Amino acid sequence: MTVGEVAARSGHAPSALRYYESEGLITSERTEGGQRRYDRSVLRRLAFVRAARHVGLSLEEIRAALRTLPEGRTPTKADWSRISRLWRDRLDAEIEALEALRDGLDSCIGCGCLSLQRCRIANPGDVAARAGPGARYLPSPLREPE
Amino acid sequence: MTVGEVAARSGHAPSALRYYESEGLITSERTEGGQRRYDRSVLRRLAFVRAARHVGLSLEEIRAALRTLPEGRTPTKADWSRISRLWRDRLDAEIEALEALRDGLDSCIGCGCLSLQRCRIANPGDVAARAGPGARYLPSPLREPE
DNA sequence: TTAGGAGTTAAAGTGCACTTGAAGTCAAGA
DNA sequence: TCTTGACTTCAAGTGCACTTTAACTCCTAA
Repeated sequence: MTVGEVAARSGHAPSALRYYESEGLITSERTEGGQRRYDRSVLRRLAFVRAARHVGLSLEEIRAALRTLPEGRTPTKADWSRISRLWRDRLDAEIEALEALRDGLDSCIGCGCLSLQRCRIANPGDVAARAGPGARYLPSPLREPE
Repeated sequence: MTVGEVAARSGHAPSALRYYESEGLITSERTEGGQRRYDRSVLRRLAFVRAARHVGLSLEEIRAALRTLPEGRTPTKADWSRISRLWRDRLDAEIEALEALRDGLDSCIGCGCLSLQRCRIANPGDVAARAGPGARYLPSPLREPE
C-alpha cells in the first residue's frame, strides 16, 4: 500500500505517517524509486496508535508498548490484548479522578466557596497527587502543574 | 501583595502570573517604581484558573468565563457558582466518553480484534464525534485528530 | 511517451501554555 | 546609605505532535 492509501484507510494524515515512521512507531519498505510501501499490518498498528492517543498515551509511551510486540512473528490477539489491558487501569484512574472532580464541584465550587486551602478542586493536590515522577504522561486535564 | 507572595499562595509560578496578566486573565496595580501589586481577590481568580485548567478548559475559554464576572462589584458565590456549573456538563461528557472507551476495551480490544471498520476504539468517530466545530477544546485524550 | 497526480526530503512553522535568559530597576532591612 | 533579593521587560526557548513549504522525483493511465 502507498502512503495515500494507508492515510485514507487509517485516517492519519500522510505527514503523520512519515512522522510516526521517523519516531519508530511504524515501518515501511521502499520501491526502487524510494517511495514507501506498507504492509497491511501497519493498519492495525495505526489503529492501536489512534486508540492509545485517545486514551491519553504519549507517542513515547506508545512506542514503548509497541516495542513489546514480537519481532519475528505476526502479533496475535493475545499480544494486542496484553498491551491494551494496561489502558484499563489508566482509564479507571482517569474516570475516578474526573468523578472526584465532578462530585467535588457540587459540594465545593457548586457552593461558590473555592476556598484556597481546603478546596480540592482549586487545590487538587490530593486528587491528582498521583501525578508524581512516575505519572508524567497523565492527560493534561489531570496533570498537576509544576 | 507582590508577585512572589501571590505565586507562593496560589501555587502559580511568577512567570505564569505575568503570562496570565498578559492574556487578560488577571490584573494588577503598579507601584511608583512599576512593580505589580495584587488585590487579594486575585487569589480566587487564580484558584478558578487552576481548577478550570484541571477540568480541561483552555486559557481562551477561561478568559471568556471570567469576562462574565461583574465589572463593578465583587463577585458573589452565585457568580462563581454560575460559571462553574458549566464544568459539570463537560465533566459528565468526559466521564461518559472514557467509560465508553473503557467498556469498549473489554469487548473489542480486550478480544484483540482492533477491527478498523467496526471498532469504536480504533475508529472512535462515534464516541468522539461530538468533537466538531463546537468542541475545539475537549481535553486532548478525547479530542478527535483532524 | 508523457502529463500530472502522488510521492520524496529537510527544514521550518504551528499552537498552547508557559519558562528561561539577559540586562537592568526597585525596595526594604542592616 | 547601601546591599541584595525581588522585581521589571522583551525576546527567545521548550515540548509535544504534528503540518507546511520548497524543491524535487516517481509512477501510472491515457
